[in-house]
Amino acid sequence: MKKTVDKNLLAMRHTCEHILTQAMLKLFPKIKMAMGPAIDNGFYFDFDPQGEKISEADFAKIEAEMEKIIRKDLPLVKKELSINEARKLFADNPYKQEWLDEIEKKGEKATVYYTGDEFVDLCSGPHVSNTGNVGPFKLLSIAGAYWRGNEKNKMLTRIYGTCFSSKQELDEYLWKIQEAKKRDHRVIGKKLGLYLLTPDVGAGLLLWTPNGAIIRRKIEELIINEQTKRGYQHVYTPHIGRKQLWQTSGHWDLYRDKMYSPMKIDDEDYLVKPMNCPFHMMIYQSQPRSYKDLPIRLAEIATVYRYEKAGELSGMLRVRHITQDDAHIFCQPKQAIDEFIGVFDLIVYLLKIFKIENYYLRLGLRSPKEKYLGNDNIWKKAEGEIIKAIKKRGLEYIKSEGDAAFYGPKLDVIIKDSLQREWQCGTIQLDFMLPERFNLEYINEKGEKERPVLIHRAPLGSLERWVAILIEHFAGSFPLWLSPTQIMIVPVSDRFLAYANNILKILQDENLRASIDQSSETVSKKIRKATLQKIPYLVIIGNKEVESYQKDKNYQISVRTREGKDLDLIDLYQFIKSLKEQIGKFL
RNA sequence: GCCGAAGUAGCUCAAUGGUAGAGCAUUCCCUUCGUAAGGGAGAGGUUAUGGGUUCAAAUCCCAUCUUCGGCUCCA
Repeated sequence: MKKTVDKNLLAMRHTCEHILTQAMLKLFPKIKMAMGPAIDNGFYFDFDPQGEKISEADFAKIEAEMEKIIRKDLPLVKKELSINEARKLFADNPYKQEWLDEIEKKGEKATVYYTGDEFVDLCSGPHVSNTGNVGPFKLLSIAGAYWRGNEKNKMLTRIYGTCFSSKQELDEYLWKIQEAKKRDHRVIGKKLGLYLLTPDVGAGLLLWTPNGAIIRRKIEELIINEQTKRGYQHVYTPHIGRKQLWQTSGHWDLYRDKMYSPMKIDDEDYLVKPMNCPFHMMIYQSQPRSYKDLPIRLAEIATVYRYEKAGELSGMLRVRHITQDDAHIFCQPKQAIDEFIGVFDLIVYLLKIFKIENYYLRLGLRSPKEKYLGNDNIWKKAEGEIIKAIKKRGLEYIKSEGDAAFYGPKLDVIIKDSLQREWQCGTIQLDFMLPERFNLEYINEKGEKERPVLIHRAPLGSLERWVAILIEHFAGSFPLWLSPTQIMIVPVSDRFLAYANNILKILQDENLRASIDQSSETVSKKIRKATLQKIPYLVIIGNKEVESYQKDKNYQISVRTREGKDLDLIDLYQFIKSLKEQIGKFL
């Protein structure tokens, strides 16, 4: 959930950014400063390098220059200027002139902050009183960023840094970044053998390796079972279809930059699907529908293909084919709200199962400026009811005006990854457009034709992204039901292999995912290996276990958890029972 | 796509213009071990790909591919 950062900390970071700018101008006088705010974890500074080559190798030099400014303990002094005075002050800086245009438009005065008499920047503050009050800082990274966040504008250079009140806090933060990198799904995914990305296949094209495939399959089973209980019907549809389908849906006109080029089959253009909607429309349309049949909920765990820009690809979090836990709900207009809430409840239910608590909801609403389909009443009612539902469950959300789809309001689940980057996962979208375009109908109580309302929804979003989020969330230590290998059997020596195989057979017959470490290694080594693989349970088989079996024909085993906890000699069937209780409905 | 950085054995990394190397993993041998690394030997590389500079290139230059950090965009 959103945290508010302490005001003093923000002021200090903002001042630190001014110090960075001042140092940069001293070292690289040619650059033109653009802007730089304090942010949640630090600050950044954007500038136009004007041909100057600056890289992380320069950080030490820049930091040393910043230290000098801090040591001088210069006062920060706020001054109000008229627009004209400010224009003169920043006469050679086009970026500041553009800011001043904005300020002028709003009819406000320009405020500037002087750092002693050495530096001045257009800025509304706040700042700390003196540069000497700025705590320990560190420059972190350098990157490109578009001027004012618009990709049509010039690409500027951005330097990220951070600053804290004490050395201890700074070190803790830097340590946290290092720790977070160990949780990265790309690091853990490689160690645990969950997926493969290789240039031989192509950028953004992901191969699910056996361990990853188990996790995905268990999630698919969960979703299908849960949806079946909630009245969904599951379908399968092809990966390609005639182009005209997406012309009808409007995607060919509005979404083409995300779609792959058409292919010719028997002289006809076909597309690889970027979404499943048209296929589900066809199924709905294939027979007359009565109001008594509605809602009809057509679901499919389906892979769709979308062109993502090369620089946007990122492990499993952003790929070029995504497997959505997709469904389309066709309902009467008066059922739309209940259906929306039903989906919302499903999402909350699933998030709880995965123990994901660190998320927020983004409600995409209309903005007054843009055009939308559908009538005003259903929009207003939908928005109101959605908000009520969220509040009823005590969840935080942010309203985002203008983030609605043009065919209806939507609710997205936003989750942060280990590196604090935000990713859109689940989504619910109300749609008044596609039923129109595909001419969908049902017969109402009076025998008249009526238009159904459509809800598009994917509670997890995509399985690729979802598994990435889970890997980082659990740091690879998946709950028992998701663990690729649930039990590793460790024979104390080769002599116990036969007995270990008996145990293996029993566990496998009980649908548990177990295997035996057959290597001629020491017990310690085998335990270490399995623990690093995050296997939840280790079953140790040695003389003790075999002897107890020979005595009374009861299988006894020693169990160790991946957390390092030893359990005493226990009965095998009791162990199986407790595992099955843990796994419960996920078996 | 844009700005910047990088690509060496399956993995993590070394080698700054002069014979490509280590640890882990893998294979074989010895060991047969009781709760986080037993010992030894072997195998493994056209240094991402293609071109160029040079007596000589992993190393310098160019192009392409891929990856990483951002920006933009998104499930």
